Amino acid sequence: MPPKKKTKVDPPQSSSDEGNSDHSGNKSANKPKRVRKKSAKATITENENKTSKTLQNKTTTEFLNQDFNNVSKTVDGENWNLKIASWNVDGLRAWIKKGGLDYLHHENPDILCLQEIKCSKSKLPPEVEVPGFHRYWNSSEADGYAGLGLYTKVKPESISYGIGIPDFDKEGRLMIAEYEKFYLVNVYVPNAGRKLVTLDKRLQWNPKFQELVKDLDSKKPVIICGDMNVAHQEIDIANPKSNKRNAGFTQEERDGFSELLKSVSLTDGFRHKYPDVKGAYTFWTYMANARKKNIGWRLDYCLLSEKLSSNFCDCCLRSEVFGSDHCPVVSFFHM
Amino acid sequence: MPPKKKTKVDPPQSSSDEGNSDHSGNKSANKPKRVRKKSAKATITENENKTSKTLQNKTTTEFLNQDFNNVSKTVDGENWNLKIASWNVDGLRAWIKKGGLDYLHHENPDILCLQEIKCSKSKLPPEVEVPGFHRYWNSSEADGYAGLGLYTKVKPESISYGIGIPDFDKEGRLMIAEYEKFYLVNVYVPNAGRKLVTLDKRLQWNPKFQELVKDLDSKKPVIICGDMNVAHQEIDIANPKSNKRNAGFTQEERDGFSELLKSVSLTDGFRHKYPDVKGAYTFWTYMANARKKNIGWRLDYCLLSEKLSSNFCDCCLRSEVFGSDHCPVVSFFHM
DNA sequence: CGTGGAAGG
DNA sequence: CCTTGCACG
Repeated sequence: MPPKKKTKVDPPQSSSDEGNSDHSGNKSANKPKRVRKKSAKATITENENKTSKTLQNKTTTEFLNQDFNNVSKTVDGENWNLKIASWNVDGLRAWIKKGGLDYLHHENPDILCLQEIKCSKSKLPPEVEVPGFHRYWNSSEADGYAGLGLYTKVKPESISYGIGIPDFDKEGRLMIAEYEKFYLVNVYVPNAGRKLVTLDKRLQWNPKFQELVKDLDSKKPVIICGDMNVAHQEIDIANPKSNKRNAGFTQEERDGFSELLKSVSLTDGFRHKYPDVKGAYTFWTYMANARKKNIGWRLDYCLLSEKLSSNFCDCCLRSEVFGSDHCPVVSFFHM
Repeated sequence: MPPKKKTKVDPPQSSSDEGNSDHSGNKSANKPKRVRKKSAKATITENENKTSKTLQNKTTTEFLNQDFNNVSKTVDGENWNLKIASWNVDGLRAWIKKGGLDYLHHENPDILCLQEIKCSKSKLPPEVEVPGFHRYWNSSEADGYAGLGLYTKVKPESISYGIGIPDFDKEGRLMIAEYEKFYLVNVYVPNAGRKLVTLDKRLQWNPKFQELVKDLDSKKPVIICGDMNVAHQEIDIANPKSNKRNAGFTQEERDGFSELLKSVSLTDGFRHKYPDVKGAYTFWTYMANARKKNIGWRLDYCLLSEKLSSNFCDCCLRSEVFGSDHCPVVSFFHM
């Protein structure tokens, strides 16, 4: 460095950077808009050609420490012989990397309904192929948004897609698999959005969906699995008071759900079996360590035609299965 | 599962998914647009609450296996006493996570010029503060794009920002630090873009830059450090033939560089010292393992006024320092 | 907080 | 291939 005789070497200021306020160009420097909180949680492993990033939320499931079996029976004492699982995976590709398909193997359901795969058909990774299961997809037109998947051991008699409203159907929000004794509806109900910006659209879903289910139910009993994007009652959400004007717990959405159950005579499998159980949720925001603190919402359901009441055995929320901000919901039937 | 007496359980097809071609909505399913190749390179460490993602490119530097010292002298036999480093970091925040600041400590230059910090001032992480250095920033108005940083042990007599063309100056492409005996120009020359879409803009830079440097040079000698975004001669690029119509090696860009050196009487420090050394690059695309194969470009330079020829000792390309798709360029002077 | 895609390189 | 902001949840 050129030894500057006149100017003493100033110690740099310890807390602020020296700036370019005159014509630097960055006008917004003083009013931070949305500071990323992701920042510096990375650790570097010396001498290894990789970066390992510590995620804040738990992503791995201890499959061996939990029991995926079930000894439930119907009211008439019949053992279950049909297991249907449902999971909003919040991005199928990330979910696979976090071991999501291991869940399929450990749970070993007859049917697995997936929601929010966020993956167009052409981008499905090869691992989605699982021997022993037929696979069906209803991807969104918009890449990386919404979308459904279905794994099934028995090939359905038929599959159909969509609810009959183009705006919804191009998003991959509904598929119907017809089996011998029932219709299975795999559904991902639209979200009302931050600040309820899409509440109108959300509420357009309800009558059409109700009509569709009613129509199906007039032909064969119906089992609906999926993310209904609403916590039905106060018991279904950790903070009912503060969420009354938030997406997923507005009166309009809750009423729509009640109306659906009533008008088609559907049963909420989990709540039917466990009418008073509190703290039973299927979704926790990734933020603020909500899952660890069980600040959750019950948004994912198995609903069944009343005609299937005598076939219903149990419905479990797999809150110890990780890999998404939702957990799987598993239902047991004797058919 | 309902035992279906009539329908035999079909084995699922082994290679293709069963589809929704009728009214599924995903019209582009058969013509993949841009398939992510990142896909399934993740490894899951059981029982650890994190995901470790193996990056394809090397990101960690073995600082202890290399010598950041230098025994070069001026032509007159004087030892160097000023070290200036320059590095296009391709995203300051990612670079920091990859240990970029460790380089500052190991190299310990008097001045470090950074280019492409891709970070507005308000989003600079706290770690950028390094005791013993003054810091200056020239961030782009557009968040996450271009931008410069400067670390300096001695506080400059003055700092100025921009070249005098608003379109460039709002992008954080030039800063000038005035020291007692020279001007230091930290620069990130605009890229001509894929398919040369911004070649016109790129070429507008040259005359203005030349004029500015010439003007500075008339007052004090100049040292220019940064990413000139051009490989000057065939020796400065691994594949000259196939890149003649690609950004960074068009005749127009190369001629502009020649013209700059000639009109201001500047010396390309590295090439001056090593006129015949081949395979000496400062940039390798992340794609196709280019760096491992040394398929690179020399885009980063230290240029000096001819008046400083007797002060110049050496210029080194730190090709074994990782953390960006560019490597640092270090120059040694006796002042 | 985390997923996926877009622009830019 | 990799970084950044962005939309969405």
